[in-house]
Amino acid sequence: MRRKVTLKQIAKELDVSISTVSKSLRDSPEISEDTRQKVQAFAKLYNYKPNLIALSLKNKKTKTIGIIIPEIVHHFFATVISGIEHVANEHGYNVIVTLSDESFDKEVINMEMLANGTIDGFIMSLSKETQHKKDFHHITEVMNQGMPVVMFDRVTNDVLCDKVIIDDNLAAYEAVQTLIDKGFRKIALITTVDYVSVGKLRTDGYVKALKTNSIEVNPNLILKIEDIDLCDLQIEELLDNNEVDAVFAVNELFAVTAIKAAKKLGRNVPEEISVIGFTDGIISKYSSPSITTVSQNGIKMGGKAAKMLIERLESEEEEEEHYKTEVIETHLVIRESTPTL
Amino acid sequence: MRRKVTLKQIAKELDVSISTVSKSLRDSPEISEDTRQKVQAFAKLYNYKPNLIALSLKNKKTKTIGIIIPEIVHHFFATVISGIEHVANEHGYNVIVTLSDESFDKEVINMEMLANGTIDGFIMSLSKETQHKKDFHHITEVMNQGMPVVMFDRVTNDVLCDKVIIDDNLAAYEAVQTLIDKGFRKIALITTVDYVSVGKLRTDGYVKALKTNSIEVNPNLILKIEDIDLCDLQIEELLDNNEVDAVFAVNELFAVTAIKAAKKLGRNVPEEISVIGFTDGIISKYSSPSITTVSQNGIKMGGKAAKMLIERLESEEEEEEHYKTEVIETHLVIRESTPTL
DNA sequence: TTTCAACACGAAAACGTTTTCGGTAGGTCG
DNA sequence: CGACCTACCGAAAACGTTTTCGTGTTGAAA
Repeated sequence: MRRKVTLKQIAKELDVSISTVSKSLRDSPEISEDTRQKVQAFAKLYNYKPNLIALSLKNKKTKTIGIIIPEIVHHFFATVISGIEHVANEHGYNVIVTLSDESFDKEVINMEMLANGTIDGFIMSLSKETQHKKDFHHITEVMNQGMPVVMFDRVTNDVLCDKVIIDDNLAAYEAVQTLIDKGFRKIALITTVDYVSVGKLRTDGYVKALKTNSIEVNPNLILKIEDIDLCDLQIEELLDNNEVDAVFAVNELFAVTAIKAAKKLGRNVPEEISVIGFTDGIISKYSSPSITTVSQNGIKMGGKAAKMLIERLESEEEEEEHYKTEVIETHLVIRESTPTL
Repeated sequence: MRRKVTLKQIAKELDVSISTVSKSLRDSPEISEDTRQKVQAFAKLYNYKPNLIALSLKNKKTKTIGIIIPEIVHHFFATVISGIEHVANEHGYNVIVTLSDESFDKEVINMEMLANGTIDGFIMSLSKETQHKKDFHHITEVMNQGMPVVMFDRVTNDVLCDKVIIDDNLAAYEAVQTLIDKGFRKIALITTVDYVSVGKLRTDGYVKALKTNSIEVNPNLILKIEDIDLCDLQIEELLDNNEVDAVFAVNELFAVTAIKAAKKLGRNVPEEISVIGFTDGIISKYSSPSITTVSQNGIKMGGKAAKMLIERLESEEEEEEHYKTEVIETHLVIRESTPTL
């Protein structure tokens, strides 16, 4: 077993000083051509690679980005990570991923765990519980220590930092408007409880679209789902007890579940009920009928977040206090769950 | 902005030595009750947390696990990461995730990037290109430096290390046997090219099941897909040109695509064609008809891999050369794409 | 021959910890 | 009163780098 070789060992072996070795490897002009070549040859032979931990300690930079997300077995979050990882990699950064499991405590613990030197900055999306409690002290704390934070998707106005979002309100508005344009009036909404920021915004967009078109907002057609495990029954009940000609769902799961419920009730999609979902993931693409949906480009979102974070990390001047919020554009992907004309 | 406080600063402030501060915080009996309390109070006030990078350098342990996978926007790999992350977290480890994008070069680069002190060990699944090239020098190299590696799912016999797999051969065999038991004889196989290890094993299982039941293996019914983007056409062609009463697909995507193709050709699933897939992911669950599939528990697989790696990391004795291969059990999840009786 | 620059290299500090080894003060015992 | 023990604390090394500064040698110019 050939352990990793250090500068000290090379120095000893070649009977020169550590500084000479270091300088030789960095092509310093202080070192004579002779010794430089000698050292470099030796280093190559023994496959010397500088120890990154030592460098991190010295430079006070780890070239590592910490990610905190609610879950990873989730198409959208996976695409975001993918986007972050690729941009990070291009800039020589690694990403360390932690999961909050939608729990406030885990979010705090993970944050503190990473904040002690392991990473240079955070990219995160808030857990449901955090959004519910509205407790962001852990975030402001690390920011106070000079560690930049970029939030994406599930953000909050209570923390000043860089953010990457989509215009959830507008996207929902446009999706519902599309349904209205096709002549539907009895449009149901399947959404989350209000403390989930994006759920609330999409709900607002739905309401706005109806109001703009002078359609009465019927509370019976709005279903706010708390517990995902029960969503199939609730959705079925919604469709069974109400005349509904279209459904707008704030995520893929609700959309596909609505389709399943409609089928069960003997209502064809899209002939009798149209469905539009949110987030262009695997389900929308491969369910049958495939689902018309608001595409939310996670790759782009993650990439943008990584870019913003890295720019802030590498701008020497600590130009605080003019944080940006980037809005990623969305568009409607038309598929089989809505009528073509 | 309150920067992070160090031992040195506390020492200076309290006019004691660094060692005294360190010992006080670790409740060393060498320190008097008085100073210990004083130091601890001060540390708490200023929210002192030891710098993990410094500790890593000193201890030569980073408490971080490196993961290298082909892609992350993939249900199975996401579940594996989830499994790893949770077990790792329980043991005080972080995970750093890198993606090879199925590229040999990226796999090598990522590995070398992490091998220089950033992590204590690897958990990885081979990229397609690596499996094709059969070049594993990057892996043996880090292992030679004393860094443990655990492989999962896409493994190779050419490297001796801990592994976590499912019995792909047996699982495929049992799935096909199930189809045979239901009376099907014209069973098509949709698989990957042979250099993908799991694809090959599943193909072998298919063949074995047919042979065991004295059913002739018809090459026309075996489709090996190289380019995923073209799989829909190829599958459609397969079903169109052959009498097929059942399909066994080695992943979800092929399974759902087969169902779509069957529908397009006017053949009902499961009435006219049965389909069994592999990997119990989102697609299988939510497509309609939902897909009968071989469940491959990624959470368990990741958890097991993490456990094996951590055990090896924390066993003082470097008990090399008796590597284990753990086999995670699979089972068939019966859904709508196969007839009930 | 003296002086001074250029050249080549080494010593040491710094990053933040932990830990070993001494050392000093006070007290106890003979 | 001297020897020794105990309680308490500090100096320093170590982990592996980079970098600043100092130093010695050489050659050429004066």
